[in-house]
Amino acid sequence: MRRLILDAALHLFRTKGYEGVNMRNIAEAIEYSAATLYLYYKDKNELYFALQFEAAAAKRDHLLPAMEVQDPMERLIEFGRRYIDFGFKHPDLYDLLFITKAPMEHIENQECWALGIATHTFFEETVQACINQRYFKSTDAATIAYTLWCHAHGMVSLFIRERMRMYPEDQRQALAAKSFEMIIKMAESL
Amino acid sequence: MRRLILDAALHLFRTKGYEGVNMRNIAEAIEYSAATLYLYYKDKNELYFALQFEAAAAKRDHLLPAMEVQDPMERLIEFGRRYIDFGFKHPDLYDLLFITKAPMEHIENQECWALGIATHTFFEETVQACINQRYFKSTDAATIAYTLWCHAHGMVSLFIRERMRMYPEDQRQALAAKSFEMIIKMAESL
DNA sequence: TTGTTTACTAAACAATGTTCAGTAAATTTG
DNA sequence: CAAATTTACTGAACATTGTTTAGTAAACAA
Repeated sequence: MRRLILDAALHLFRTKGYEGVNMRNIAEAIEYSAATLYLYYKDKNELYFALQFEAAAAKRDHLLPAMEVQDPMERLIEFGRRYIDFGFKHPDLYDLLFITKAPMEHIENQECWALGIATHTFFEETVQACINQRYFKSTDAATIAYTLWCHAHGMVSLFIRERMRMYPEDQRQALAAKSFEMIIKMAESL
Repeated sequence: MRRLILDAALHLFRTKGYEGVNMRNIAEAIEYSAATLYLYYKDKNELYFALQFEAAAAKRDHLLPAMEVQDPMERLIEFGRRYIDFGFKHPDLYDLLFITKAPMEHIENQECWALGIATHTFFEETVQACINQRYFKSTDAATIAYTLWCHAHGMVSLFIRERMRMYPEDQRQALAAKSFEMIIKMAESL
């Protein structure tokens, strides 16, 4: 039943976007009453938590190929490229994972947070591997990882939330691509 | 009258946060009925536009001292430092300016957008000045400015939207500070 | 057969954005 | 000045959405 609800909710998310999702909508989509949803999820926040898990899983799957790259520096780059690609391709899922305010109160207990932590840890380990192989001079893996994450997240979230309107619409993705190349160059001299 | 409404709305924003603002709240604060607000602002979006302008003005004032620094590189650094400082000190205003989805539909026509563009242009000009004085090897001012902006925005927005919970609470600001130092170092080799 | 649990729902409630019909004061007009 | 009109405002209502409640009907257990 939860599967049914989540699939419907996720489908609404991906088709009608963030705004297209409310309890009655979801219930309608699976031909149940809205009250039924509350038998399986305490409130909208809990449903959002579950959706976050779905989104986190989708993101992990999107990043998976990068995790298999052998050379740590190549892996790092591919990881970043795929992270950004995920954000641009699935704005609603990215939004849910990294921007939405709603369900962040007690997320530490949720399984989706564990998934996110795992990915983040893997990312930091990749940075550490780069350090070990002397790709960077700096040895502060945590700060390097955080810095790269901030840049990637900044790009995606400015794009998603429409703060790039000063750049012509058809050049936004290209600018992001150039910026990604730039941060790689910058990182090499870290 | 609009002044009255805006001041009340902004005050609610800063004290009770984003969630503490709704039409009845604002009306109550100025001792008018909710319907009155609709005589001065078409709908909530228009009121948000006006609030965005207030926030943009507050941000400009916060950045102003940086604009007077003579040396372009020092100016750039001070600009970044103050940008981030603004975000951390006024999360609700920053949120309204750079994260909130609500009032971005036709913002190009609004005066607050002009203010934002002006600041962004000034930022790009500062980058260009740095290029002219050979602080950077790269000559792509737009991409450099965008890259630095993404990093700063990424830091602030991950913080505001509570996505830094994997770092101990008392270390988040310090990590941001270290990351800022790091991006400066990285930029110097650009 | 009877009591209990399970799965579900219609209806209602509360909060919030928004509209509308009406009122009363101020202003203009004849 | 009286009448007409405009201005400033409001209470009440409507729509939407999250949420709760009381109840029903089927399945199951005693």
